[in-house]
Amino acid sequence: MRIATWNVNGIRARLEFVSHWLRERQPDVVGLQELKAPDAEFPLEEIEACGYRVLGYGQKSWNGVAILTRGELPIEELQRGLPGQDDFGARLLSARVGEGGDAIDFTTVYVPNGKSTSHDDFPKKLAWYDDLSVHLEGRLDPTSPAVLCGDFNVVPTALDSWNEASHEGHVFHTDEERKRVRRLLDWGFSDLFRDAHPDDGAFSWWDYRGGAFHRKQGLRIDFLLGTRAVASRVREVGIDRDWRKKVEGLTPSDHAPVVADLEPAA
DNA sequence: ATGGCAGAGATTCTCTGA
Repeated sequence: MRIATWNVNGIRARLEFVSHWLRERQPDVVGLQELKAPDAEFPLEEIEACGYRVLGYGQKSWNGVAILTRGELPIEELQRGLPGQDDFGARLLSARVGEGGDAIDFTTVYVPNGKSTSHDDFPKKLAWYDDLSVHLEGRLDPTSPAVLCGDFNVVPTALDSWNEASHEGHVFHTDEERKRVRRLLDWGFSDLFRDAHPDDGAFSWWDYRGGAFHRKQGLRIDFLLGTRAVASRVREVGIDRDWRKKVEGLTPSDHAPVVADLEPAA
């Protein structure tokens, strides 16, 4: 089973690009973030034509998340929105994907950006993280198969930033934010990419401006987290860096997909 | 210190992103 997460930066603007990727990479379960479209404007027929079922949670202009499953893989909504955090927009969606012993509790999130450490949104971002942990710890069991993926808007360690020295203590690079990611890991999630590649300074986001991608000026802020029942099945995990480049003249997202291949459940 | 790209949405600009 192939699982993936991708901040697409606008599902309508990225439709053709995303369709190419789905057809070429054929992931079985995908968490998408930053749809930037209300549910009625989601290009449902086009994504279904790529061979996917769609569970979407969007809103006007910003935010928005979705979970796609390939072919006949069942998908059933479990949670729409992070309880108590409605004011921050459509940023969390959970579904049970697969069936029987193969089912996975799959959650995708688009964590608030925070803007800067002095901005009002920064403490609100930390509170959003606290509510996320409270919610998941209440709903999930660390011994059962679960995935938490998405755009976490935090650089967990110095290795995940192109320039920790100049950004340390600034937004994405603070101890307060890193403590929130640590809580998720301490509860029972593993960072699938980092576990497989402990020393690889790889990124999942590059600024559109100033040729950041080609200058290798990026951040690793998009993660596939899995409980032990998922992490123990990982065969291969990587970042689809080539999909941050133009494809057939189409503009890419500023994020690359993160993809993991899992062995069949025992 | 600033802008640099890109998308969306209400009007040729603002806001947000990270």
